[in-house]
Amino acid sequence: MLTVSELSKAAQTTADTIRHYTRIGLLAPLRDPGNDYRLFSDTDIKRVKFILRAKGLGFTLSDIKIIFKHSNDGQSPCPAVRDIIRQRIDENRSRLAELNALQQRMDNALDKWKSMPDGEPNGEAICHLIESIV
Amino acid sequence: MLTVSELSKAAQTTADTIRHYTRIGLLAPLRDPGNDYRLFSDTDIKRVKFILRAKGLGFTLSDIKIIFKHSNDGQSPCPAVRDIIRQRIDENRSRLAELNALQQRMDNALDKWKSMPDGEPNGEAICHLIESIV
DNA sequence: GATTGACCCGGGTGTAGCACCTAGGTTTTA
DNA sequence: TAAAACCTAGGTGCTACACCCGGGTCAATC
Repeated sequence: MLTVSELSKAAQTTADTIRHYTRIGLLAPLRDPGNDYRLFSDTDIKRVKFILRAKGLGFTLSDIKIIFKHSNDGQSPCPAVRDIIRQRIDENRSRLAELNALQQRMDNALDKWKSMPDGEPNGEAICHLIESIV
Repeated sequence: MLTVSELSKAAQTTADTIRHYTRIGLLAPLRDPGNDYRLFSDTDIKRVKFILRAKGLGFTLSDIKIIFKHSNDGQSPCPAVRDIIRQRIDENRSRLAELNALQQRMDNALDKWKSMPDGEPNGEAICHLIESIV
């Protein structure tokens, strides 16, 4: 049986992360009756490593919860996994588009501001740099 | 004087957003002594529009709070504005790099999985698709 | 005058994924 | 045996709101 920090080392993450996964139900350790410490099994090392790998592929923690549920219910999670990653890919594409657009706006602004002096407070404008952007 | 919803319409946002900005101190409306309703001035329309514009340039609400503070203290916020946007640009660049890398990993995974069958639960693996990714 | 519908209030919760904090228990070392 | 080092638990904080609740307010209609 492993304590929080032992598991965190075995799975290459932090103790806080282990506690977090336990709180949201991704891990369900036993408890030491004496001091209420969480007690993890060796399979929990696999589970945590699985979680970290899935996260690295863009799955959210609630996605992973669903995957675990399928798996616990004796169903193959693979069809769900394929579905979910397609969604995450779409979302990520949108997010990337947004952030690229933002990047452009920021770059444009900074460039435009190069030729503009700092404004002095005059009660009219809050910051004429920002207000100069459409 | 404007109520919450009147201001939200005038500045093209929602009443909840107005209340939020008030709660965090970005707006400081007067209060109707009779019913405690928030009472906004015409300048508040400008302030909200400013907030929305600044947000669109990547400034966070606390950045904007700082900008307002400079402005209220009779200092030009422009130097701070230039500094902050450079930070935000750097952060966004990192974020974009991360998301692009994620996108690649997701695309690669989905592609690899095309040639793999769904696994049946066997107590060994949780999902062999995910576990097949390095 | 009463009802109706639109508005307002404060305060609370939920979102993602932890990081950080505090108060206290345990183990190791000198 | 006492201090140092390390561990635990639960709670709070972060971003920018959206949504909900129970209840008060306001203007117009019947």
